[in-house]
Amino acid sequence: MIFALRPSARSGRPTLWIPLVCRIREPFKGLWALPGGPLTHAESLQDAASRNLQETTGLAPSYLEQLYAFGGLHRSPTQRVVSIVYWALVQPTEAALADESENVRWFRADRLGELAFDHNAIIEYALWRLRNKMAYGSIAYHLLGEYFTLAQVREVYEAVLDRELDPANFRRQIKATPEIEATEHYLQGGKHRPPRLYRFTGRPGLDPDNRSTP
Amino acid sequence: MIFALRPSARSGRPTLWIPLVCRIREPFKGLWALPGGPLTHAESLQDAASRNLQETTGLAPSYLEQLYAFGGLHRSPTQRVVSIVYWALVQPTEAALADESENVRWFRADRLGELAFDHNAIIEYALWRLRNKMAYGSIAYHLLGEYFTLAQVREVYEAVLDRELDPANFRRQIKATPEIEATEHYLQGGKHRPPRLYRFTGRPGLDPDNRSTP
DNA sequence: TTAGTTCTAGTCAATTTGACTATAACTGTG
DNA sequence: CACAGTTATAGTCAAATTGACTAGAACTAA
Repeated sequence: MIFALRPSARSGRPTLWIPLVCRIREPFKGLWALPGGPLTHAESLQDAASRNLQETTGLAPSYLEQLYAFGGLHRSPTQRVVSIVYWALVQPTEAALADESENVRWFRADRLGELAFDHNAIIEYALWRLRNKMAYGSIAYHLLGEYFTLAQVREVYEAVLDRELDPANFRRQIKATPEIEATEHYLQGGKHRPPRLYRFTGRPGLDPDNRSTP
Repeated sequence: MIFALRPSARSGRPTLWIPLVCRIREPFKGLWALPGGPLTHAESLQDAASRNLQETTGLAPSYLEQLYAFGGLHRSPTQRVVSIVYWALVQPTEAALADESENVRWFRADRLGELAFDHNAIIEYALWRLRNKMAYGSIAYHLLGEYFTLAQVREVYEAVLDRELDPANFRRQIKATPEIEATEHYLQGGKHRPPRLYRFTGRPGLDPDNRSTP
């Protein structure tokens, strides 16, 4: 499952969106579902997640991590299925390149209807994990491009945590983390003082699959 | 994989131990390995983990949570294996009941030799997760019995985090968490002032499988 | 030039943390 | 039975962090 930021239709502020695919066969024909597919013999779990993502949505995420293995008995009405779910964060430039068609469409993460299988529960869990990681670790930057303003980082936090944060205090905290590097560039074009651009220099994940030196 | 506290041979302080089983057939015949077994059609992942644990070690842990799904291509030399690993914490009373035989033995978690498959890496990751959870959540209590002193909780933290903590400051922090309830009982028998016994009233997990109301 | 906007640095009190001191309450020993 | 030895427990105090807020800086649009 994939998270990306897109501007809200109303306020224009960034909000969380996820791409879903429409099921073209039973069970749950016609309902929307998370993209996915089988694991083949010659690929690792992470590779399989990447490949299935690429094939169904055309996305190549900058951040990919295992979410959870779901193996309840009645996840599918027809057969026993065990799904090892991965979740990804994609940057806006990548998200814009995603295929969108009759069968692939983006939805706001907080406004989903009834999905196929147990996918509503999976997404709810992924959102919970995302909020947790956001509160502690340095994960927000994978939803942004290489250069970003501190206000953009704050908007990511506000979108995910769903509450407003004090701009001045937030920038003090973010600037205290050593992985954020100030550049000499400024973002022009706003109708106000141009904000400085920053850059994330940290490493991505803490999975056993791609674990950085702690 | 199972964690339990046992007194260290030298200092007598509690340390982390895990039970391993000796492989009786190839591959890795004669090496020690994590207990495990197949997933059958009629049981959930969690049930399968419980059952395999019961069958190999006789343990019924009070805390069981999914760790990670390992699916690298070369985990086993003979065939492709995907392992959905669970980890458990058992209380001292339970751990004492565990079967110990020629083929099942307890080892100190920080003093393991070379294990079968990628099990060294799995244990290292589990230890990392345990330390992380310890620092934040309320997980230490599942390694203790129903009643415990605050000094015992501190010893658990010290064993897992591998550093000493100030007794007075530690008790201030622990007492600030609402899930710890003071009882009217005291632990007799030490050669010093008898400490008050406490009790953990919180809920265990935050998995999607057994998620409590946040 | 001025109003409107956001960026950015700072102040200050409230809260939390880390290091430390002092007293309480038991056991075992001379 | 006094006393040393030990851990439990409460409390103090400065340092560090957090939350709420103020104010000037630097741009755009009119």
